[in-house]
Amino acid sequence: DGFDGEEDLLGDGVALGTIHGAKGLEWPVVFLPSLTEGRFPSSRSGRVKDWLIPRDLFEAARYEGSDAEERRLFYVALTRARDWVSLSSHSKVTKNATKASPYILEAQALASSAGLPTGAEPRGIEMPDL
Amino acid sequence: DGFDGEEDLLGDGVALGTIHGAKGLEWPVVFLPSLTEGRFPSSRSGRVKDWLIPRDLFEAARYEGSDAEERRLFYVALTRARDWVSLSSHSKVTKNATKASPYILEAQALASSAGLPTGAEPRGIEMPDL
Amino acid sequence: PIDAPADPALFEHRDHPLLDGLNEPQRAAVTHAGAPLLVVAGAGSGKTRVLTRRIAWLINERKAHPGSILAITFTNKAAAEMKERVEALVGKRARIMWVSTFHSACVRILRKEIDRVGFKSNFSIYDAADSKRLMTLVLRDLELDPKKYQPNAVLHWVSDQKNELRDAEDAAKEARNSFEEAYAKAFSNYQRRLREANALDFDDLIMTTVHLLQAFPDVRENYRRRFRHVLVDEYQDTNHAQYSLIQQLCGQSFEIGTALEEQGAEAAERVEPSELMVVGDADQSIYAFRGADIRNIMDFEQDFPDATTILLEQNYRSTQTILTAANSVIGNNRGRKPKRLWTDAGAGERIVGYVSDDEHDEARFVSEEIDKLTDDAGVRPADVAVFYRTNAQSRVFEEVFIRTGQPYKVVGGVRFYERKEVRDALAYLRMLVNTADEISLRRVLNTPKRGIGERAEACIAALADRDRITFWEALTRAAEAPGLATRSLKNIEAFVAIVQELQSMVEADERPDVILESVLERSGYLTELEASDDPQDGTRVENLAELVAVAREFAEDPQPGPSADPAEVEAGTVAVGLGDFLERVALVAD
Amino acid sequence: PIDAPADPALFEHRDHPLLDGLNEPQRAAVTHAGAPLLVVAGAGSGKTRVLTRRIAWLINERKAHPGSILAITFTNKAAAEMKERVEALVGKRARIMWVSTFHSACVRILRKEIDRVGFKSNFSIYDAADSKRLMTLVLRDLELDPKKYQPNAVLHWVSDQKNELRDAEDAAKEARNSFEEAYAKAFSNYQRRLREANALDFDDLIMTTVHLLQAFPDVRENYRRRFRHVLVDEYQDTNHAQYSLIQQLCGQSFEIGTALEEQGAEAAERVEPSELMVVGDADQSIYAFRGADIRNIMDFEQDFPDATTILLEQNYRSTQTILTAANSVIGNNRGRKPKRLWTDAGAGERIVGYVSDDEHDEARFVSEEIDKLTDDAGVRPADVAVFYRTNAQSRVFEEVFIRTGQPYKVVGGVRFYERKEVRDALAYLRMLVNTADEISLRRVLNTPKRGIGERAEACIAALADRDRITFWEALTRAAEAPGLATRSLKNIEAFVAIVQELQSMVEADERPDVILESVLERSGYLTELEASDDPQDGTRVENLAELVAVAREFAEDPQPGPSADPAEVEAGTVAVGLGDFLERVALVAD
DNA sequence: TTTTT
DNA sequence: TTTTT
DNA sequence: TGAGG
Repeated sequence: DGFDGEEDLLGDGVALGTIHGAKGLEWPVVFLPSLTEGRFPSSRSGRVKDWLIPRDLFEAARYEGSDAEERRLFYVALTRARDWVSLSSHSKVTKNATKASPYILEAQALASSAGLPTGAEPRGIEMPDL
Repeated sequence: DGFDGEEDLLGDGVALGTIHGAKGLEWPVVFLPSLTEGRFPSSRSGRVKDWLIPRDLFEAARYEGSDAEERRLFYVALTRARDWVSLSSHSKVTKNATKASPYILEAQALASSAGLPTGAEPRGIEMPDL
Repeated sequence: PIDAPADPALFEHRDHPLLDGLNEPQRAAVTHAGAPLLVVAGAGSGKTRVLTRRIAWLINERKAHPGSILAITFTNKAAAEMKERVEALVGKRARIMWVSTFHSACVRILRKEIDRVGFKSNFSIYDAADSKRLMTLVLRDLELDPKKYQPNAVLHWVSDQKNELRDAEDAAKEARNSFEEAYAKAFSNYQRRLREANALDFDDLIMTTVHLLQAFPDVRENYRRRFRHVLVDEYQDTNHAQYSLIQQLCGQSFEIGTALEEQGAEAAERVEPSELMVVGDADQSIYAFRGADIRNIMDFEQDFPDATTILLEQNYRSTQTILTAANSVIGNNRGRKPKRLWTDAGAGERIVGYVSDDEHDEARFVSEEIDKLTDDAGVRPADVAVFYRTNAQSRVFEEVFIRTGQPYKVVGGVRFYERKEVRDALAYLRMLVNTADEISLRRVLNTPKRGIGERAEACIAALADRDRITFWEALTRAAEAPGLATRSLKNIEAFVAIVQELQSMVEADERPDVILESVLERSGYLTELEASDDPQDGTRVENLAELVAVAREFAEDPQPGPSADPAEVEAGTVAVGLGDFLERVALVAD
Repeated sequence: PIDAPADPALFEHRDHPLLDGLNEPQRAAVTHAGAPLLVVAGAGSGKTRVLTRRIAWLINERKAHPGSILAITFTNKAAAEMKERVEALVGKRARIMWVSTFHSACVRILRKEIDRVGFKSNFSIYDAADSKRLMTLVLRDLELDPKKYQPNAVLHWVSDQKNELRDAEDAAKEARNSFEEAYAKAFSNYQRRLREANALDFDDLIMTTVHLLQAFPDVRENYRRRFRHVLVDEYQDTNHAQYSLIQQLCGQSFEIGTALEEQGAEAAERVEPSELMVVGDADQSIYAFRGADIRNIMDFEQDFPDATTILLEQNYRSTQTILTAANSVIGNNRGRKPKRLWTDAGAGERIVGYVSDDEHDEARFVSEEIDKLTDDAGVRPADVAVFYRTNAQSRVFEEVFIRTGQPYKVVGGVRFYERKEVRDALAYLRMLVNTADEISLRRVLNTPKRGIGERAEACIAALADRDRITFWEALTRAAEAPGLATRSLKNIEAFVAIVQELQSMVEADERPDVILESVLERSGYLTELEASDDPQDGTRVENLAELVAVAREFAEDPQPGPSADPAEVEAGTVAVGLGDFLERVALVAD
């Protein structure tokens, strides 16, 4: 019953892409990996970039992104899914340990407060109308 | 029950390729198109090529191919199939009419002498162990 | 007014087929009449359905003429889908509607009116790559330090200026230090060279249209009279220029106009404002870095004090579990207007969480999960998507998918029309249609190599400068260029001869595919590629064959360019040619 | 002897698990002992099964030492599959068997013995593209008309000579006119330059091994003593050189030897001939144009008068209908030994015949048939194949499949290691391992552009010529080169410095991936690509990243090159380095 | 770092 | 025109 | 002054 989804245009096979590219589409099953601090939300957002242009030359804040924008991006990603979502992160980046993204923690907290288990072991599911 | 077939290595989707490249492999369903005089058997085979090297310099016949070699190639193509084969040709090449390959005629004649219909209308089939 | 108003029309039309299957706020949005309407459409809330039903409603119930409807989207895909769905509802009449992207709509207007601001109607449209090339030339001319002034950075700044409707003069006036002055100077030179090339970049398409509507009241009133209904999709993604364009077009503006506009408003007879509906979702605004201004949607009710707002919160896509998670994540944003998505489809599956060791483990986890889902739950691979923040993250998934033989498809990446050989071929065509297009002309001048080097190019440029003629005219008069080597002159004359021969084909209205094939043939471009010993050049030859095939398809079923007026197309009064082909290629990414 | 002989062993072993599920002729082939054996294996008759079971039988029942078994195939894929399946039958002992391609087996022998014929053991292996480049240089040196003497044509002729074991001297002796003399001269120069570059082309790998075994009886007897069982797959595809190689290795030769060989046979103690089994099918000989000589299999019984022949006619792949059609088509070939495939699987579906209007109609027909099969008969797309004669025919099917959204996969095409940037990177590595490799060295000398032009290159070449030193040595002594510009000298010295720095990494046994990354970095190759404005160069950067990834994978799990002796590998006595990586890349297409 | 034109 | 190394 | 056109 999707309205603006056109996943079948994408043909056969698992779709890989950026969240920006997924806007407006929908999939029954969505994986959101690398929800790792620094990756997503991007470590660049909210920080002062080493702009080639002096910062006071224009509204730098609007272009450096913000936590709110990153959060909207995550919201867009989540709402692409129809039936099933996986949120995952990893603890090491080659050698340096990373923390999980605040988003995954938040979503887990929320999910559990809504009666859902946290860190549930992945398992096979049944989907009504696939 | 194939022995040297490895079709699943080729992943998902219909396989397209030359007969040479198919040697040693097997598929449940095989299409052999363009069985058109001049295409297959190749019009170049059996003919005297305009060699850059004088013809008498070496055993030209061995390299120009021969009807026997083209026939073997067709044999290799046919024996790639497990359950189902389609032999087809076309009558026009852009503007010039072409005759069907002698192979398609032969195989049809043979098939019919073995109690099989010629020029059968294609239809859906059941395959035992797919 | 946050909830659906109890519109009496709703009761009258309760069983109308166009309202069938819609929920209450959706029906209210479809039937709303009068004041400006903001539909806040949460993800998966049936936004496109509301838009298409409303258009059908306007035509069938409110007897609006299809030609009086303007529906604006951001992508060609969205426009095509909307058009198709409306046509399914109201039939072929829908074809004369303007359903197009911001950029296509502006090109439509500009092709008709741009002569008023000193461009010719066959102007070229420069994409990002063309703009970059031009800016590189400009910065080189200005002898700016290429480390401190990089073309992309300057272009980004210029784009910001244009999105804010500031022209080079405004920017120069506001410059407060040498850095800003240099940027403004580059902006100004860049615009001058665009004008000389009779070309507009993507941002110009919007800005120039707005300036034109502001400066020429008769034009503005003409379009206002024409479009009685304006609908805008993805309103949260509009930038300031697009916001102004909408204001200009529907005459609902309350912003303080420029002196010129005030003047114009007095000079021309005022038309009743058009009906405006915008659809969007502030929570899905993710293009700020491209200039999208979330305030446009946040402040809609201030901009239009009599506005109505309808909230679509019922979701038809996801399970309640997913919506609860999404609501919670977005709920942490401050200053946001409250909205909670809900569904009656039930809780559904639990969200899976997993923390792995490193990226590779994580990719392996994803791959194994997909295997389980496809084996046990009847999920097809095409039902599955993996989304990440940056393109570079695809690699680790591609690796594991290749290893496990899992079919996959990377969405996005280098597009067909961004390939060098395709751009070269298109530059030939553009230069044939618009000889003023210096960027395209200089791009092909020595492509393939034909012995017209940097020095020769500079001599011609100097001649053009001296005699105040275009670069192309200077080429035709190369013999007069001081300092040009005889050998270079010979090569230039040969090039000019080829171009003139090709131009005569364009003038004779040859088919685009035939012209393109001649270009590739006569220019020696194909020959050079075919002689190459780099096997990747084989792909290039194939890409060019593909481009010829696209042109042939176009020639055999000539579709007017996106800017053609649908009404005129239906009437059959437009001639379709190479220009339309180029416009399609410029504005439609495919 | 065309049918399976009533071998008494068969009765003894009737219930042996290694014979389980085999038909009578298959069992006979597995258990056969003694005289040379030809297994004529029709398509789908279980040939690989017979080969693997026989190897297992030799080890388990006949107590052959795995190290005494040599199994030769044409492709790495076939070798890997055979090895894996034998290992499944007899366990890890199988790992020390030689199961390899003709070319890998020869490289193994050559790396140990080639110093006897004046090469160094770190010789480079030139593939088709390298050979072409070298031949181009040779023809240019000889100042032959490039229209009449095209590199590919000459190379094809040279390849024929080598496949017939004729060296340049033989060819020169047999030349009877100026044309033949020119070819022979090119052959001779080509070989001389290969030797100077310490390089062998693909055909040399076989020919040189045969010549070496012929010339050095002690070497020959050493390998004969080692390999007591020789098995050859796809025997119908062997060329004359490969045929001779087998004869040399198993000592079954009845052909008239050269004077040298006769001498050697007397000089060294004769070893009992090895057991030989060849498997093939004359009806599947389709590589004559590459030198494959069908007579090798046709005349097997003449070549080995005591030979046994076993015919595998039962087919386990196709329906009887398909087999009947196949039998009838091949039955028309004259001079062919009779063979009729049969199956007990039943007649199966009828063959579909269809004649369409043109190619596009035919492709549409195929596409529609596939739709029907997948919709109605539970066929998966991956179960379907479309085969044609020439690669160009793929286009029409790709078009229709793209249009209908039918997923497909073109098998074959430009391979990873044929890409220019990959070959450039590998040329750097090869030149580091083997500085004599002039082709690789000259390939990278000015790649990326570093101001060492044709003229400078010629000066260095002249110096090398004059002082009879290698090109690399001449580069290090560039200061002595007459006529070399100062600027060129400076650039050459910078290049030499970089190469020497990289060489020290190789000598220090750095990991291949680290060396490769340094090469890309220090050479400026990556920088050049990254600075390019052609978006396709992005793909090139990615391909190089992919190559680095391959090298890293290799470094983290170092596999000795295909030429490493499995026995020594098991014993852990081989050091794995950059050379192994290059060898793998040269001999394994992947 | 994300890129609907 | 086909291309296992 | 020599490499590249």
